[in-house]
Formats: sequence, C-alpha cells, structure tokens
Amino acid sequence: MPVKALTKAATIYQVAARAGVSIATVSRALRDDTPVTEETRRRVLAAAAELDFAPSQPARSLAEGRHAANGIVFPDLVGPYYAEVVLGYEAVAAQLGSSVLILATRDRRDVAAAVRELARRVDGLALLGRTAGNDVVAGIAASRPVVLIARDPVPGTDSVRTGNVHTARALGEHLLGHGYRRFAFLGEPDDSPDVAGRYAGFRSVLRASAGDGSLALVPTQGLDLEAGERAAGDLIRRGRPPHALICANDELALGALRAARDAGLDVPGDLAVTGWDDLLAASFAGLTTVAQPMRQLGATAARWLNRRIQDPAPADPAPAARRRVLPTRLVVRSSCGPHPSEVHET
Amino acid sequence: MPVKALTKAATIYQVAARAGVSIATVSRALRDDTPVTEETRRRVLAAAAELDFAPSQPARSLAEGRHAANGIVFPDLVGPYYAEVVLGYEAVAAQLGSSVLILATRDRRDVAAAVRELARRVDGLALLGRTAGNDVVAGIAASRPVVLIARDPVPGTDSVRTGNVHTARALGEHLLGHGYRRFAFLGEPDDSPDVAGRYAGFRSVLRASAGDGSLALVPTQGLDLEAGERAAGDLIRRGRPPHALICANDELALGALRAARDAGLDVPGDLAVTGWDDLLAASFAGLTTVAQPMRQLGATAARWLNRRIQDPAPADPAPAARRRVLPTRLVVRSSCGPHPSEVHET
DNA sequence: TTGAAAGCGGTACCAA
DNA sequence: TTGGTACCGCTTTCAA
Repeated sequence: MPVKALTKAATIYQVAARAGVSIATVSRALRDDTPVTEETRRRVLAAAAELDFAPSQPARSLAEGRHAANGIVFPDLVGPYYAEVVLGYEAVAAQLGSSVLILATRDRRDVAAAVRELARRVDGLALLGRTAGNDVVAGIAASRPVVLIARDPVPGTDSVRTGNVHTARALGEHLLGHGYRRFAFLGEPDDSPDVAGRYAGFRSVLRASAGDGSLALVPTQGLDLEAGERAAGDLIRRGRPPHALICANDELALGALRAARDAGLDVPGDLAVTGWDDLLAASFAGLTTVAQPMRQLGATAARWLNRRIQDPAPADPAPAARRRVLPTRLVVRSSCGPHPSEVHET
Repeated sequence: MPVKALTKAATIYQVAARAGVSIATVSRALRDDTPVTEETRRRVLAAAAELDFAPSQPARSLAEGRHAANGIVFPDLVGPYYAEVVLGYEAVAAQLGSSVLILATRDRRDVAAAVRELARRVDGLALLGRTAGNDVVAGIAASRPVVLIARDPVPGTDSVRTGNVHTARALGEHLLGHGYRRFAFLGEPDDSPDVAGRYAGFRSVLRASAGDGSLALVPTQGLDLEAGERAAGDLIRRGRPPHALICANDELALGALRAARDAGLDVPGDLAVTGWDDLLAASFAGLTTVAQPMRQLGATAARWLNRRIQDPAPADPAPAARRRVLPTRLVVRSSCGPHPSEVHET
C-alpha cells in the first residue's frame, strides 16, 4: 500500500461543487438539524466522503464565536494528584463536547503570559493550585468563565477544593487516641493553602485537647520525596524526635520513612508517620494518609464551566461565585500505630 | 473591588480606530516583525493595552492556515507512565510555540471519531499506545504529521518507543545468574506490543541458555494491580509456583507481591518477582524493575512533529518514516534476590 | 511606512 | 427546501 501524500484538506466549497449545491446547503446537510431533502443530504454526504472532507475548526469557531474547547492549567503532572484531576476534567469536558487544552507551568518562564495565551483559545478555563497570580486570574475571569481548583478563592470566581481542616482534625484525634503527644508537622504552610489548612486543622485539635500536646513546625523546601527525606533526617539527627510526624503530603512522608529507616528508627514504634493524598506508593509503604476525590475535583470544574458558558451570564447582578468543598477520607494504615485496617470517613 | 462584568473581547478594528490607523498597521505593530514607525507602534500598543486587546486565535489560525497547536492521545493518565510522556510532550511543544490538546481514550465510546475530531484542531498529532486503529492513524497521517509513541509502527508514520527485547534479555540473564530456572511470565503479549517484546526478549534468553530453564506464560486480564494479584494468587494456589515471576509491568508485579504476602510466601526467598516501569511504588516495594525514559518519549515526539510541520514535506519522494528506540535501564532491587543496590545500564 | 482589500472556511440570515 | 451573501477577526499582498 503506497503512502498517501499529505493533502491539504478539502473545503466546503469543493464539497458544494461536487454535490452540485451551495455551500449553505452543505453546511446544513452536515449539521443535520436544518431542513434538507433526504436526496440532497445523500448527495452532500457522498461528496464529503469522497473528498474526505472535515470542516475547519478555526473557521467554524470564528463563525460561531466559540472555541468548543476548555483549558486547564496545572503546576505539574508528576504524582497521581494532578493527573487524576486532569483526567476527571477531560472526561467531563469531552462528554460535554469540548476539547481540552493543557498548560503545565512546571518550569516555565512567563506563566502569566502563557495562561493568557491559553485563555485566547478556550471558552473557559480551570486553574489548578497556585499556578497564576490573583491579578492574572481576575484579568482572565473578566472575559471568560474561570474555575479555581484546590486554591484560595478569588472574589467573584468559582472554586472547588477538598477539605483539609476537617480531616486534619480527624487525623489529629486519631493520633491523640494512639497516645502520641509530641508532634511535628512537615511542610511549609506558606507554600500552599492546602498545606496551610492541614497544618491549621491539626493544630486546632491540639489546642482543643487541654494543651497536653506539642506541635513543632518543620518547614520543607518543596513537597517532594527528597525534601521529606532531608527534613526528617535533620529532625532525627537533631535528637529527641517527636512521637509522630505529620507530613503535608505523601511524598514528604515517604521521604520521612526513608530517613527513619536509614536512621534505624522503627515506624511506628519509634516514630509514627502520616501523609496526605493516598498515592499508590502509600499503600505499599503502609502509610496512614488521607484520600481525596481528585477526579471529582476536575469533573466539577468542567461541569461548572460548561454551565457558565451556556448561560447568558447576567452581567450586572454579578452572578454569585460558586464554592464547593469536597470531602476527604482518613485512611489508616500501619505507619501510625498498631491497628491494621480501620478506615474513617469524613 | 467590584467584580468586572464579562466583556466581549476587543477586536483589531477597535484598536485601529482608537489608534487612528488601519487594521493592517495594528496587525503589523503587534507582530513586531514588519516595518512600523516607532511612534505608530507606540500608539497602537497603547490603544491595545487600553482596550485589553488579545487577538482571536481562531481568526488568526484561519488566516495563517495553521493552528499553532498539537495534540496527544493517550489511553489514560493513571500511573506515572502516560503522565510523564504527556509532560515531556507538553514541555517541548510549548517551548516550540504550540499549545497542546489532549484526548484520553479511557472509557470513551467512539475513539476513532474523537481522534479525527482532535485532528481537525491541530497541526500535528501524537498517538500513545494502542489508542486508535491503524486505519484511523493512516487516515489522519494523510493530512497531517503523526508520531506514534510506544506502539507498533505503521508504514510511513514516525514512531518512538522504548526498547523491550534488549533489557528483557538483561533481566533474564540477571535472573539466571541468581540461579532461578523455573520462570513464569505474567501478562498478555497479545494485549500490547510492549508486553509482547518483553515476553519475547525474556524467552529468547532461556532458549539461548542451553535449554535448562522453563518459562510458563500466565495471561492476565489487563495490566493493573488487581489483575496481577488475581493471576499470581491463582498461580500460587495451584501449587508448585515458579522460582521467579516476570511481570509485564510494575502494577502487575505489585499485585503479585500482595498475593505472595497473602499466601505467606517470602519474596524473594520463596518467589522472586520483577516488574517493568519503575513506578514510585516499586521503590518502596523493593521491586526489581526496568526504568524507561518516559519524558523523552514525549519530548521526541513533539520535536519530530514540529520539524514535520515546519518543513514543506515533499509529497512525492515520500519522506522516510523516522524510527527511534530509546534505551531502558534495569533497576535491581531486593525482590529478585539478595544483592541490594546494583544497577545495570542497558 | 501605511492603507485598501482580498482572502482564510465556515455559519446563518434573508429571499426566492 | 435552497441559494446568495454578509459577516466572524485576522494576515498579507498590492498600491499608494
């Protein structure tokens, strides 16, 4: 079979000529809503098929005044967290007839420009985490629907997130139940609202517990495995480690587990460790952690965007921003102490 | 600060009017390549800024005859594998000035239609794994550059993949070196060319080794953790398990580890287990496995597409399809026997 | 250096 | 039910 040469796509004019009708009729026949004789439609479809015709999306977007595409911006895609969110977003967007454009801000120079550029190509936009400044968000939200995911709300903009405080409390109570009293929190609350929420929630439990518990904050450089290993290692070497190490996420916790192992400490005997996210690796490391409905985050964002795009969006009585906090779930494993497979719902 | 109302974007005409020039001049001033007086440019830029002007991408695409966007199709995004590939792709595409559209075929009804639809929106397309039939690929490749990633090559179409046979051999030799003789391969070679390659490579080692080794094929339903757990569990219960279980990927292997643990078998004492992919979880499970340059797969695809799009693409002496096989690396851990941290490059 | 105008490939209104 | 045609918003000759 010979390799077909790259052919430039056929246009609606060629189809019209071939079918012996006007381009208006071709357009109608192809978008089967409008009145067209069965015979005419047949001829048009035949011509289109012969020419392997596919309408130009830019032309269509220009004429229709919509992109039929949504965007999603995320910091990264390593670790299942963002990937799951993106997946949930894509699934719903596709189902609602929109393509999905992605933008990873990872190690990009000018994030603001990139986000604005993306905005020019989509009907609506989801921003995951702290990927762009509030000013950028506000600027974009002025011209098209925006939904914030897992991020501090910006006035007038929709946002979905998962609960941190509530489950952090549940975690704290669980650990107090184990009898631990000296805690350390691994992570930088200033780095992300999620971390801040987790820290705050945990701290509030200790405060409420009649003061018989201490909590040290151990800031980390980032949220990855190496950062956890380093910070936990330092903490351990400094002597007199806490009873329990609350890590802002699973990667930090996995790093902490490594550090503990390297230092010859038994987990949870000498040191209890907990994480957040419930990565696959957490299950194999026996890590007590918190599971989040990540896919639902993305799905909700996509659904909301679709609604905003559909609706006329009344300009003056500015529509109230939607807010939603999805529930998370405490997953108890062995790293926090001896009781195998209890699971708390929150 | 009041919430700004959704405003329809300004057009080039409004900018032109405001700056007191023609739209042609605005266009030139904004794409700074063409000759425009400094004074004129200043006025145009000012007007554009005041109106918060951003050119319409569909209009631009239509006029320029290019989308300035590439697409990537993948089965899923769970597990780091695809995510990494997508990330590598996005990074390079962005750097080369293209936006990225994604399409997850996961549980979609009409994949072929979705892929064709995506093709209408991009200048070039990368297909990851067995996401669309060869006929669909050929059809799309006729009109625009396509690169296949981790998939059997289609005549006339570029493709990048990682090596399977070679490293599978290295793995086989390593295990023979451990003294194992009775092997089982977990996975369905017919499911994917990768699995087929790994199986073939491993088998060839045994064949070459003077026949003193046996290899049973244990087909699985899919490549996920549960499938591995089920298949390995069945195998173990059937009695007389092999010395070593070669799993087609890490998820299967992790499942097998669970099954072994549940059956009270010691790994690697009673049963050695190996995987493929080097997931994060593999490291915590002490799993011997094979690491692949996933990000490079995506990056290479993006780079090739860009080149194809740039070049005139001579139609008649049909340009030869590019092929590349990226090297993989054997990662030896504890699950295959007692020698802690040796690492083979392949 | 600038402006006028012809596309780019569709959609949709208005007549016929 | 169909055709003619005016847009959609931008790029890019061609002249001035």
